[in-house]
Amino acid sequence: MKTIEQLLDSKNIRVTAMRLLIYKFLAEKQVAVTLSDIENAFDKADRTTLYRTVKTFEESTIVHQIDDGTGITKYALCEKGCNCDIETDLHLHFHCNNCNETVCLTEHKIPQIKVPNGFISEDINLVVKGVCDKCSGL
Amino acid sequence: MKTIEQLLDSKNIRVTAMRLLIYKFLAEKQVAVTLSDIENAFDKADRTTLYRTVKTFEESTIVHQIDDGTGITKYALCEKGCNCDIETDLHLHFHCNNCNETVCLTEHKIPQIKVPNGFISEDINLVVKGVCDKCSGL
DNA sequence: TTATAAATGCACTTCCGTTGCATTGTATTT
DNA sequence: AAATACAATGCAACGGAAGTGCATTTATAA
Ligand SMILES: [Mn+2]
Ligand SMILES: [Mn+2]
Ligand SMILES: [Zn+2]
Ligand SMILES: [Zn+2]
Repeated sequence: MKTIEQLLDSKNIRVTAMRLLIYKFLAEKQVAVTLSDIENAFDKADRTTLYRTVKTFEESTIVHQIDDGTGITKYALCEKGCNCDIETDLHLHFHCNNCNETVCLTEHKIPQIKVPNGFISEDINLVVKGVCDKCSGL
Repeated sequence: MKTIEQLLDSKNIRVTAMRLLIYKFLAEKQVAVTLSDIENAFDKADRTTLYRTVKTFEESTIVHQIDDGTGITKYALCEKGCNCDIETDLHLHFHCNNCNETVCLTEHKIPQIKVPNGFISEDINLVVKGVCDKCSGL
């Protein structure tokens, strides 16, 4: 069980109060969050700082971006040992049309996708839209 | 072989000069286009008109939107007889990281995607990113 | 032709993402 | 401990894309 400090350290990122807070915020959320979500959670902090913090996290593969089709970028913590870069590690994302929340389905890897001759696949984004478990009541 | 006029008619959309031009523009393009692409092609027309024309086309399933992850919405003509609404009809899209173009791979349908219990899948967006046939030279 | 409704054009707004620069804070060296 | 160097933060402003309100023009139908 690594502490957050150790994690940031291992990524060569300075440990600051702001970063610890934002990391904890992301960690306790079960869903992907937008920048405004973070803004609302930290009234006192500046937009830009939050923005750059998340960017830093992203570059160090602490969080990954999610484009769920709403037009607003969302972020979620990477799993431990996750390599977002590697194509085989890509999981799918689910966006609920009802509650508007987006979740990582980390257990559900993206299947092999065939592309035509001449095309080279490097990355895949797969978003399933519908009704989530909380909203479906099933 | 249907004329464009007949197509618009069949969708209960008025035939106007602007609409015919925009339709033709989309038809001769082999790639998905952004609103600015259309703007550049029609200097004299107003942004809003182009915007609303494409919206109208979209609502009548003449074109479909593509979210390729660039953050900019792109549009492409639907195949004849295409039902974008129906999940089984969804094809995948390819975005080239080199030339930045996005194409419909209409022959490549999206495979069945399993979602966890309680989740209901209604729509799927699948974008493959990499190098396109024109850029790969293969 | 006239009446009705839709299409177009212009101006303006909002939202998100992004950058420049000054200031504050942290770490390292002397 | 003081001085130095660099990274993080805060504030302000910018830019692109999407969207809206309203007046005007154009097309269809009565
Ligand atoms: Mn995820
Ligand atoms: Mn397509
Ligand atoms: Zn939901
Ligand atoms: Zn290409």
